[in-house]
Amino acid sequence: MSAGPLHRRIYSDLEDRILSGALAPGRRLPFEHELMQDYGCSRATVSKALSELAARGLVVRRRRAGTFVAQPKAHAAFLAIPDLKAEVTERGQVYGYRLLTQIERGPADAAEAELAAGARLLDLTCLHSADSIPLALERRLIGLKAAPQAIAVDFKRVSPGSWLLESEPWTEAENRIGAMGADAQSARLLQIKRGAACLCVERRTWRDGLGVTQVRQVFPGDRYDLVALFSSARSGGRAGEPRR
Amino acid sequence: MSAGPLHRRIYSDLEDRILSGALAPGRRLPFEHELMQDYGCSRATVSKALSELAARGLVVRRRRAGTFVAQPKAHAAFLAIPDLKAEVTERGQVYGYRLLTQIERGPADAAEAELAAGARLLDLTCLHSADSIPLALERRLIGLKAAPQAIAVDFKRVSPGSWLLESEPWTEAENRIGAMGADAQSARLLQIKRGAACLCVERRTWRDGLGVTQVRQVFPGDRYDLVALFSSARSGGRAGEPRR
DNA sequence: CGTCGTGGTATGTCTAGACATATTGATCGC
DNA sequence: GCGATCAATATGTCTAGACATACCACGACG
Repeated sequence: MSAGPLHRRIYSDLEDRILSGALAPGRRLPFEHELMQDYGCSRATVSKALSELAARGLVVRRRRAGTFVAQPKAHAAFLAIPDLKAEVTERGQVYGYRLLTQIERGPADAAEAELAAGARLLDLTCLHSADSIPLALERRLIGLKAAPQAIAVDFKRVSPGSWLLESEPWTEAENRIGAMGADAQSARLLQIKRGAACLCVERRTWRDGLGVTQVRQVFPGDRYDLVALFSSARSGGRAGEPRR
Repeated sequence: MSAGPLHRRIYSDLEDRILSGALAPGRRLPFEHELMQDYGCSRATVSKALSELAARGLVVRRRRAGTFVAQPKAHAAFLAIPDLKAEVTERGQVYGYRLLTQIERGPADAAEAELAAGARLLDLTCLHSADSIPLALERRLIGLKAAPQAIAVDFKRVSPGSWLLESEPWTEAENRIGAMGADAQSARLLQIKRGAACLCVERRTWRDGLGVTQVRQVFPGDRYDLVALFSSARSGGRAGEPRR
C-alpha cells in the first residue's frame, strides 16, 4: 500500500479526495503544518506534493491563506502531434513520403511576411502515405531567417517535418484544428472525392519570437483521427490512430 | 536579469541552451554537483530546476549516469477542450442551448455496455448555438451507475456538459478528433448542406475506471476551430487566457 | 569465455531548520 | 464609519546535510 515515495502518497491521497468530491472546489486543504503532523514528515515533503498538485492545476496555493481546490474550468488534454513517419511505422504500416514541389520565394501576404522576417521562404508541398494510401497532404513554409540551413537540405529524401524536429527547436507553437472539404487539387492528390471531409491541422512555430515554420496538413477524414488521452496518473497522449 | 528565484534562473539557463541547440539531444547536462558550484547553491535547488525540466520532457534523468537532453519526439500541445458556453460568451457572442431529445435506456452495444456498467444510460441530444447560428450538435450518453444524480437534473435548462463539469469529476479521458461529412439529420439541424465537412470531437471520461460519460460533438467545419497553444516557457492553455 | 558480485557514483528522497514575501485581518487614528 | 498601518501567518525559497536506490564498470571466480 505505502509503496513509493512519501510525497507521492500524499499527492495521491489528496488527489483522491479532490476527484472523489470529498474536497469540493473552493474548499481549503489542510495546512502544510497539519499535513506534516498527519504524515509525520517534514514540510519540504508535504510542499513537494502540494506543488505537484498545483502544477497539475488541481489546487491553487495562496500565501497566508492556504491551499484550495481549484474550480474545474475546462477539460484539457495533452495532445501530442507526432512526427508522421514515426506514427505510421509504429502502427506497423509502411511509411511513404514524396516531395511534390519546392521553391524559394519571398512572402506573399501578411502572415508569410511575419514568418519571413525580412528574408525569404522555402515553400514545399509533399505527400505522406501509409501502405501506399495517401494519408496527408502537407504544405510547408520555412522561414530562412530562422532556419537558413534548410536551403541545403535534400527534402526529396527527408521530410521537412522530420528535419525541423531534429534541427530547429522551437519555443512557441500554435495549433489549429479544423475540418474542411477537399478542394479539387487536394482531392486528386489524396485520391478522395472533391468536397470530402478532411481534418485540417495548421501549426505555426516560433523560436524566441522569430517565425520558424508554418504548416498545413490535410488528412482525409476517414483515414485519420487525432487522439488525446488524459489521465490523472501521469501519462501523455498519442495521436493519429486509425479510425475504428 | 537575475530576478526571481534561483531555481527558475537555472531552469531558464538550461532551457535556453537546449532550445538554442547548444546542448543537442542526447548530450549530458552538467552534473548536479557541477551546477551547485556554478551557481553557488545547494543541490536541492539545482535538483528542483532539473526536476522541472524533466517534468516538461526536455531532459531525462538517469541515476548513476546523469541528466541528458531528451530526444525530441513529438510536438505536444496542451489542448483545452472548453465548455462551449464559456467559449461562446468569451467571444462576445450570445450562447444558445436547446435540448432536443432525452431518454433513459439500456446499453445498445459493447461500448455502451462498458459505460453503463450494469446500470442504465441517459441518452441526450442537444444543440449549441452562437448568435442563433447552430454551432454544435451534441449526442451525449451518461452512465447512471457513475452519475445517478443525472436522472434528476433538468437538462432543458442546463447543458449536460456544464452540469457534468460541475458535478462529476473524472480521472481519465480520451479525446478523439476527426473530420466527417454531415449526415442528413445533422445537416438539417446544423443548417448546412449534407456532406459538408464537419469537425467531430468524441470524448469519453471515466472516474476510477467506471465510465461517466461519452459525447460526440459535431461542428460545422467553417464555424469552429480548436486552437492549442504551446509555449515552452511555462504556460499551457489557449489564446487569450491569463497565464497559469 | 561468461557471469556473478561489488564498489563507486549520480540521482531520488527526506530532514530540520532558516529567512523572505505576500496577504489577511485586526487595530488605530481620523 | 472608513481608511491606513501593522503584525500574524501560510506559503516560497533555500541550505547543509543524510541515507536510499539504481546502475555501470571492473574484477574475481567458475
